[in-house]
Amino acid sequence: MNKPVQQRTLKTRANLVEAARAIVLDVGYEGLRTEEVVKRASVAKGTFFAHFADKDALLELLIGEALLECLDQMAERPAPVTVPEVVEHLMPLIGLMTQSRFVFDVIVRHSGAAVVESLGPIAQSFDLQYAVFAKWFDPEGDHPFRRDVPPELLAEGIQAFAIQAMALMFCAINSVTSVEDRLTVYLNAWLLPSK
Amino acid sequence: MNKPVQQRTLKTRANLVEAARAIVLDVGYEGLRTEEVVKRASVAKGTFFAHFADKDALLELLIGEALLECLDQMAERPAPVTVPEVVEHLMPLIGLMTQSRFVFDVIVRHSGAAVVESLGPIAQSFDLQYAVFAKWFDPEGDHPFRRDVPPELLAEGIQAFAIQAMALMFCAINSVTSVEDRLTVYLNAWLLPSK
DNA sequence: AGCGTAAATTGACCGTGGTCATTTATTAGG
DNA sequence: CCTAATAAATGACCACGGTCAATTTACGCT
Repeated sequence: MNKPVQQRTLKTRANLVEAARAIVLDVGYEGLRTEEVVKRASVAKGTFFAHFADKDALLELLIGEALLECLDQMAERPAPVTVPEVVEHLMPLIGLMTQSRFVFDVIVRHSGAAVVESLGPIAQSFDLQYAVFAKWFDPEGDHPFRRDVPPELLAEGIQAFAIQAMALMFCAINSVTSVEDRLTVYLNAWLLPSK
Repeated sequence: MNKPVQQRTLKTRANLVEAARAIVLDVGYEGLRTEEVVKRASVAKGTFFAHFADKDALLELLIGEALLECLDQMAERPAPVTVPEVVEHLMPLIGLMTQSRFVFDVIVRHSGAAVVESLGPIAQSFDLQYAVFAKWFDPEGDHPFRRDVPPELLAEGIQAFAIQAMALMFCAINSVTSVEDRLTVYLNAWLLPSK
């Protein structure tokens, strides 16, 4: 088993992904059709499904890599030390996730890995988020946030409130308030409780 | 415009919904096929789509009415006065929402009303949830929960954390911890911060 | 080089959600 | 009652994701 995977396979897969990226640039994630992908990649329909379990798996790959890239940049910044700074740090990620209702739904669907082995790129990015956020609340660090619960729990709360704020953003009734404002209210209560 | 809607219409719609309910009992929400619905209701395919915008709208109706019923029972109980009691009060709702990944996804998709006029039954149930939860934290009431933020905000937090706990439940990696336990940790930190 | 085997690819085919021009039923007006 | 106008129902049809038996290609071995 020195060469279990052929060069050809890698090339075909790369073609498919590249074709898909081009299509997304044209018509967005929502307008992506598998038939168009295989046409541009010059392969048969069946080949697509030999490489991806389903269309969602391709979407996850494309969206996931955008999320991971965004998180890498986020991780490089110095930790925020006020709630507005936390919100500001989150905004690029939120912008990505809420670029459309369709994208948001894909992300939510894949945010938890359904299978233990090989978590997809979106689930990965949520793991990474968790790690990045948790670092902001290092008990040794110099920040004003609550210290009665572990940093990991604060990180989970941020994920929960961010999802909530984004979900409400797509809700016509509640869209009078901006995501930033809503999130600021949530995080003030979560990170700086005065009991 | 004394009679804008005919009797026939109501009957047809009722037939469709009844047929759908029967199918769900047989094969669950996930196994529901529009073709089977119209067959059992003895109408044409097109008629279905004259009554429901799409299949999702029917699913929303069916799942939404179950949620609303559950909330009605929840509203009748005396308010919980400890975090474990809060979790226990939430469990019937959580059980409904997590009966399957498919149902959970439908609910999340519809939890925010996309259009102002006529919010669907699932979005309605989220509004009702909000109201029911908020009542638990009445500033005049005798409860040990934090009072530094308005009850409505505490209610929103419960929604956010409940969704988070449920989403993680479907995630293989995290399913070692039960929803109750996870939610208890979240709500202790949210409702009883010791700063 | 030639051969056998396993991996990769193919494309006709299917299931199912959703559409729409046409047909049928209902109602209001004379 | 008949007729015109409107609402409802019909079903052939389409779009698109996904399948799979058959075919082609690549690779290790002698």
